[in-house]
Amino acid sequence: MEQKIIDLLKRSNLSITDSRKKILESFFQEDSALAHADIENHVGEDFDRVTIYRTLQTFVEKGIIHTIPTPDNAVLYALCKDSCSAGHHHDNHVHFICDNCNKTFCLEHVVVPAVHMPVGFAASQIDMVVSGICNYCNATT
Amino acid sequence: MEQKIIDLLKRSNLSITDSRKKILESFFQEDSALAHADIENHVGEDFDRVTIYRTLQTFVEKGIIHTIPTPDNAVLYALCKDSCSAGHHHDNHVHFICDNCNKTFCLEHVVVPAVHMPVGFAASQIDMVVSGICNYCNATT
DNA sequence: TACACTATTGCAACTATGTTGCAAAATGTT
DNA sequence: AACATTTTGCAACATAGTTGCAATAGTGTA
Repeated sequence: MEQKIIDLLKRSNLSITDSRKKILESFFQEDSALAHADIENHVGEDFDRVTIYRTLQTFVEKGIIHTIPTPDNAVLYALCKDSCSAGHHHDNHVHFICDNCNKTFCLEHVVVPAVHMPVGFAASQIDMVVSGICNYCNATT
Repeated sequence: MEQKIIDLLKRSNLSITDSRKKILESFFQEDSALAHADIENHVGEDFDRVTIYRTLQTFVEKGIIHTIPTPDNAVLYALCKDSCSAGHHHDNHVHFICDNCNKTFCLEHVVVPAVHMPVGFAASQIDMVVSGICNYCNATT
């Protein structure tokens, strides 16, 4: 784990700091997307609020994490797959928000379907967010 | 215009107040979606910030407007079509954000396409937000 | 390992955004 | 017009996010 995180930071040309290691750790421990508040709860005792904001910004810029738009307009972050490079995210997968457990997942294998645009409109990016009940919640009820 | 707005408010079982009329007017004047800040600029001199928040909440509850999730997590509101009833929005159309003029439009005639969910996941709502260049900007450049 | 250079962090202060309780004013009803 | 009910504005608060700057930690080099 420790080594995996250090490698990822080095690959992204980022210096290895305690806050970056700890915050990345949170993402690897959770399989779902995290809000700023989640991270603050996780590592907030050790680091300043501002540091967390700046670290997340840096990670987004470097293509380590990506943001997820949600219907209730909370900012969520999730790990990018290796195919993401700095400044160029390939997160063209569908995001899923569970109405029951409230967790948000990247459905890595579900690609956003094409849509036919009206004349005059040129699409460059498509975000698709599905909500409903996730597989964990469906299995346990 | 005045009469159209009054009818809409009556139909929604809302009392006719100056703030509601003025805020609805903003929506009818603009063909694109509005952020809270836009509305505040438009009618802010006449009404309190809090009143605008509460009026927008009321309109959403009554199915007069709906919120649009955006990739940068700003809250946008747009008029619902007549088919929307209180508490039950039929906004299953695609939303478009122009990277040039930054306006957001409801593509009323573009229906969100179906996606195949992985086993265990049950979808109840799908939001699709497309960004790119809108027809106005494409036409004038 | 020590040094110097650069990047990162924490603090304080600030802006923006959104919410709540309550008294005053406006609306709808009779 | 008078009453009951909503709605509004104010004040105060809560949360989210940003900026400048001095102190600290990390990195590359000798």
